[in-house]
Formats: sequence, C-alpha cells, structure tokens
Amino acid sequence: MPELPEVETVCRGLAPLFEGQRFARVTLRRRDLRIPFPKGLAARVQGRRIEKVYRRAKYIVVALDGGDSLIAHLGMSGRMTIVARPRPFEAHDHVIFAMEDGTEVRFNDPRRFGLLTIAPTDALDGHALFRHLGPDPLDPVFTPEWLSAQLKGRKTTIKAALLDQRLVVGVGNIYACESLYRAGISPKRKAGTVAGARAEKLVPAIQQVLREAIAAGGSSLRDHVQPSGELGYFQHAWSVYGREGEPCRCGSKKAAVKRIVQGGRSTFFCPVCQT
DNA sequence: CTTTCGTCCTGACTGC
DNA sequence: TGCAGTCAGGACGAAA
Repeated sequence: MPELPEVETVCRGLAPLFEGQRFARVTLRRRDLRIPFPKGLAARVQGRRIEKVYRRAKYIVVALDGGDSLIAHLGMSGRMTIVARPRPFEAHDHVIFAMEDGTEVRFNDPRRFGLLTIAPTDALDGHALFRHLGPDPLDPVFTPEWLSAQLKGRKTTIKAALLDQRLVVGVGNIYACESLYRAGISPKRKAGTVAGARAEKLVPAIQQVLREAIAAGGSSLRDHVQPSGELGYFQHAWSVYGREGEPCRCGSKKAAVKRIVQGGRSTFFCPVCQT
C-alpha cells in the first residue's frame, strides 16, 4: 500500500482536478469497505464544491463547502484512478466520483482494507480516526527531542515503534525498513535505546527517505497507479526492502540483506551496517 | 499501562 | 494445468 509518499502523491494528483470543482454524482457500488459507508454519504457529497485536498497521516482529506470533509484511506491495495472518458467498470471499482466536466475518479480496492467516510470539517482533529495520531514526520515538530521522549522506556523494537501511528504517522513497513537502514540502526534494537544520539540520526533519515520518495512521484510495488490515471507507475529502488540475500550497498563482503519477521511483518536489513 | 496477536479480503506467486 | 500454501504496502480490537 500506499505509505506517506504514495498518499501524498495521490493527493497532489487529485488536487488540480478536484479543487474548485463540484461533485456531480457520487456512486457507491457496495455498502462498505473496511467499515460501512455512512448513511446518506452520496447525498451529502453530491453538488458540493471541493475547497481543498490534503493528506493527514495516510488519510486523504477532501474538504467540501458546506462544512463537511470526506476522509479516505487506501488501506493495502487502494487506488484512485482518473478516468477521462467513460469506460466499463473494473473489478473492485467501489466508489465513483463523477465531476461536472465528465471526468471520473474511481476508488478501486481489491482487498477492501480501505475506508471512506465523512465528518464535519471543524471536528476533524477530534475524530476517532485522527485523535490518536502523532505528528507528521515532515512537520517541524517532529524532532529528535520529541522522538526521544516518546521512545524512552519503550521495550518494543524500534521497527515496531516506527509503525505505531501514535509516535509518528505515515511510516509503513517499507519506509520503516529504509529509514532504519539509512540511519544505520538495527530494526531489532529496543526502542528505548534509540532515544538520544541515535534519534538524532533517525529523524533526518526518515525525512530524507520520505522526501526522496515524494520527489520520485511516490513509489509502488505492483498495484499503485499514479493519480494522473496514466499507467506509468514505476519501481522504486529500495536499499534493503525486498532485497533478501543481495549484497548490501555498505560494501562489506560479508554483508547480505537479511529478512526477518517482526510482529508478523517482514523486515529487511543489513546485519553489518545496522547496529 | 504496554505489547503481541489475530483478523478483515483478494490476488499474485511458488512449488508440487 | 491445477491446486494448495504463502505472502503482501494497514490498522483495529482483544488478549496477555
């Protein structure tokens, strides 16, 4: 799925189409994704003008006139595709946003771990989905000091901690691996021991990794299509993710990327340069 | 309180 | 070619 850079890329792709336009028609082709669509969702959205599209954590927020905001999450397999000319639906096209100019945006999600809901714009921060979220890693408040304070005393691994959205949002399995590699920190290390000097390296590592991925247009594995609607999604060159057994770029002859399972999820790292 | 684990769901891939 | 088993970018709630 989409982690922070992919969601950011989707938002940036949707914004020029959405902002200033009205939703002519919204079609829900099933009654739920991960959670049920709220009653009357389509009616609340149709005819509304879109004021702004932006990202909060891994959520896409679409602020509408009239005081409501749409909230979408892509889960593991969600995609937003821009369809300029009418064409048949594809499998798992669950929600269709038809614009006044005839363009459609289709929310497709095979695994249906995604989410679409609506809430009053002035109450978003206190919304159940947002309330517990930590700072955005690209926000100035995300500092080594802040991270250190959060990690202090934590017994879980630093890899697991980075996936905890209360600590910092937007970092998923791939970027957690890549950030730890960049910082030279072992994913098996106890989170508490990263507070201090290691956090000074980790915070900029996270920010660099994410910024580079955003600059690359958002990266993808197999099923994330660019919001432009074009097929041209590309492979990102990871340093460790998905590279089990390959020599590490650190250059040590003994350094091969290793895969372990932490909390039921794959972790890739170099046992030589990450300590 | 913190931490781990199972679960939601489909599709792609691997190996027999 | 078929089929069973495994794994996948997330996040929630239950259990320990």
